Amino acid sequence: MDKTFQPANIETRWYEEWEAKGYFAPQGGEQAYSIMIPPPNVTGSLHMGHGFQEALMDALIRYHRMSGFNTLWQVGTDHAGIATQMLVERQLEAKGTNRHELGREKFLEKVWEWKEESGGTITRQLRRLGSSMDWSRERFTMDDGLSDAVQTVFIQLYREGLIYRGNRLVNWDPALHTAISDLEVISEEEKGFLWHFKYPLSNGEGHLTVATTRPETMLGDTAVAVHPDDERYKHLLGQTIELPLTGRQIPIIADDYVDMEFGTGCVKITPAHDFNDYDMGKRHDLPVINILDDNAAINNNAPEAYRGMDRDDARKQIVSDMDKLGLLEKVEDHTLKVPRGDRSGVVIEPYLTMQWYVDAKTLAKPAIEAVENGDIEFVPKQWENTYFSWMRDIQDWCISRQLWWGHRIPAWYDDEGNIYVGDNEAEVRSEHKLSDAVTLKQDNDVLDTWFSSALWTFSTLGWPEESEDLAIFHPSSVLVTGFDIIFFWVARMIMMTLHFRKEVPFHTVYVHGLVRDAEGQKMSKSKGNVIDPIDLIDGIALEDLVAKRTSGMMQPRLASKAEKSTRKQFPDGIDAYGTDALRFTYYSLASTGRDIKFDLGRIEGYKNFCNKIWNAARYVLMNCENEDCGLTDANDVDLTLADRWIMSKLQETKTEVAHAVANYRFDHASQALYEFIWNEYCDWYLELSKPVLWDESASEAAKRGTRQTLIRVLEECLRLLHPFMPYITEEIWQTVGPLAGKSGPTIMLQPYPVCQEQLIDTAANADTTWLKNVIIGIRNIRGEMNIAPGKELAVFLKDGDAEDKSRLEQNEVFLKKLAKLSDARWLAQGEEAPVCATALVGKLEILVPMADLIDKDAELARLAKETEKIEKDLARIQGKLSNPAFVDKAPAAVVEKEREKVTAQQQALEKLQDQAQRIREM
RNA sequence: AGGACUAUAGCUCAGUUGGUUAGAGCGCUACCUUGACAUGGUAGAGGUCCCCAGUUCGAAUCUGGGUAGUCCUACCA
Repeated sequence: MDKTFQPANIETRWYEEWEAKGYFAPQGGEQAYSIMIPPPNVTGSLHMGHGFQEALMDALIRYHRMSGFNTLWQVGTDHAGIATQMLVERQLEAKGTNRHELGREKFLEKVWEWKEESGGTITRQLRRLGSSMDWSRERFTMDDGLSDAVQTVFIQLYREGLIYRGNRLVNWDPALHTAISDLEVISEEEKGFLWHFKYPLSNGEGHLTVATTRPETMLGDTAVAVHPDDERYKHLLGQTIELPLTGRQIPIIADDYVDMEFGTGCVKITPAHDFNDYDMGKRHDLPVINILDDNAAINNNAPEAYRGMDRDDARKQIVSDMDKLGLLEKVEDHTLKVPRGDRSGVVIEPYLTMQWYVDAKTLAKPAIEAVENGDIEFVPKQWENTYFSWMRDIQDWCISRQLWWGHRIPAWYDDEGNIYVGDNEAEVRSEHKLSDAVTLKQDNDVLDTWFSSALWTFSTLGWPEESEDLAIFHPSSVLVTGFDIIFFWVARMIMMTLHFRKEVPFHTVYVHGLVRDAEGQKMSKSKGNVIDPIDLIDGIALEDLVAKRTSGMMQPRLASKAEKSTRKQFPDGIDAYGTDALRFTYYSLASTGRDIKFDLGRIEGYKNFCNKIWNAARYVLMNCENEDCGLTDANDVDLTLADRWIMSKLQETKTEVAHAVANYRFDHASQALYEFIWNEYCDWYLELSKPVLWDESASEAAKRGTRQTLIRVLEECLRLLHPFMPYITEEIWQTVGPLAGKSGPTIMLQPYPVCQEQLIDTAANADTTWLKNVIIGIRNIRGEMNIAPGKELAVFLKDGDAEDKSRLEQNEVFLKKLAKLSDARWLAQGEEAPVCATALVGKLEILVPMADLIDKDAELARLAKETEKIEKDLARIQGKLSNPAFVDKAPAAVVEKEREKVTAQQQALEKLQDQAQRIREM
């Protein structure tokens, strides 16, 4: 074995072997356990957030696989309609062409080509992370099978009246030329202006002043509204306004939507370009005048002067024209929420178009009930509220997208505008008995990507066929996801699955936090602060990282900012930490919080942990290989206190890990393992094994016992750790497993350790605590008194009880070795010890003679520090006990405990004071 | 505007049903190349548990109010 752990040498090798041997496939077993991967964008790449999520799922999967479940991790990707189409369009643009020149069919070929070309990135990354998904079942949302599912669902929902077509205002992305759903619109505050326009009354008797943030929409105004109770304007109701620049006469109407307090209390109403105005328009039967085209330029419904102008130019022109007419009253600075497309980043227009909708309200009802009645449970629980609040006020879902990349809507239209929905044109014709003379045209649009991913849990398993996989693995066990897609995906999956399967898609939704950078910023490509998990595994030089982060950035200003912060945050680039360290870091950060700040210090620490494990294994192998480890009954085996204690601690650790995993507290699981392996097994047990193994006089049976314990505990630790650190555990287990009497080709398929109650040994725990405290007491004196670590000490023991005596007797070897003692002798009755430094363990006094190594002042200072601590504690406890209310009302056990503390602390205090006195008298 | 979450050591974070001497890792200080590991060992320093009030014998923990920050939903032209 190498002296240090070198992850790069082993990771790929093991992954290839696991995959080749088919270990990732379900292995049978009575109970099924399945997780459906949230499908990443097929042409994208994994970032730290994905890495985190995959690590969590893999831990669950490996844990349950080892625990004997019939375990399936369903893998796959989605086609990410808008994102992918945008990317390919950009590529075409670079070549000086576009999709319209290419035509639909050719364009789609290009997209498929791009998918083939870039699709490997994600799967490569998943493999590097050690994710044990069943690759033989990989699915893609645009596969034939999944496309069938999409089509079946669409047709059935249409026939049930749960999908309909409607002409309404949608969120229109003028750059991508498609409608998008409410969820794909991000509204953020931006600085803008509030323009105040005078709208003259038609009768020439003055004007009303309206305020607007979007002057260009005035061309589509069809009314001015005031509040019905507004005394200022009551007399004007029913009159009309002469809308400037258009010459149109529009009414003054009353509607209590208007806020009297805001601005002048008069609102211009543009039903075609504002959601609220649209509703108001319906209430008042106002005409709807659309003044924009698909590009959000002014169309022919507007006065000629503005036609063809881009919306921004039109805005400037209108403001200037109004000003010239003397109708611009004032302009104020104003911050407003600007809706932008989450993909394109351009300002979204409310725009009147014909689109397809899902009746979400109907589907939501059972989906709400499923969470209310506990069929689906969110972890942490509070996310259920987020889910409810959205579901109870859900809007119909616009599912058509004016794109080419996606599932084409299976609807045909004849020349009269009749709609025929069916599997294909031929079927539609025969079903509706349409003659060949009728021309049919298929809908040009495709479905929202989320429409297909909403079917993910069952479409991946073969639906609409009633496959055996469906019967076994559906509903899935748990969905692991971020809270940012509860609405996008989780809710829609629940709705669709309940409707089509009459069962839930998963029993539990485990909602994890979002990974942020060290400054708490959300990681995003546009900010240039993303980290590719592979770069943490393999490491990356600073210059490469800077290049990676700034390449392809649209705004040079942001690029230089990204470069600056990258250089500051990673002055030396990123070290190679290996997959296991990265994964363990993820687990340690997976608490219930919403934000996870990724700190390099943590991963560094866990890299060291890997090395610690590696070296512990080296030590164990050095001592156990080619030795009798007591695995057969042939020879007697004696177990020392240390052996019994570490086995007992191991059982406690198993319980802790199981409990933590059951509650999705991976931070607790990882901490329990770290704590046990480093602070108990390495720091204490390995040290305690040395006196036995290296002591000539120790019995063979005792040595066998120690070797047996060394190897067994290590082997169990490896299995316990495997779901979290797959590579290092497999590598070491290959040698350690057989030595511990285990056989099998891989640790992956070994049983996960469970607590063996009979090995919990409270007496051994107590004895070991005592032993540790004695050793720590002596070490403390060494440290504080600056006694060289190598110098052997002869100590005296005083005042102990029978238990102290027997404990010392049984553990003298351990004590001498770990505290570096040449001797430990009880003071005889009445025997005066020389002047000593003192450590207390309960009533037992440990005396380190000060002769010739003394620093009188140092010891006095040390005693003073101890004394002060105890005095403070004592004062606190005595205060409590002198309070009659406490003594009366607190449980007797609590009071008793406090009393015992007082006694113990008083005794300790006396001893320390005695000690100080003696030293002062020296 | 409504709602949620967060506030604990210099940093990143744990802290179960109220009773601990409030913990871990990193960082820091001192000492140590002892036969698994210097990616290490030993010892140590470091906290007004955001503030105020309340409940209680007892509050980091429960209640109310406040401050700061983050996020979600809705939206005022």
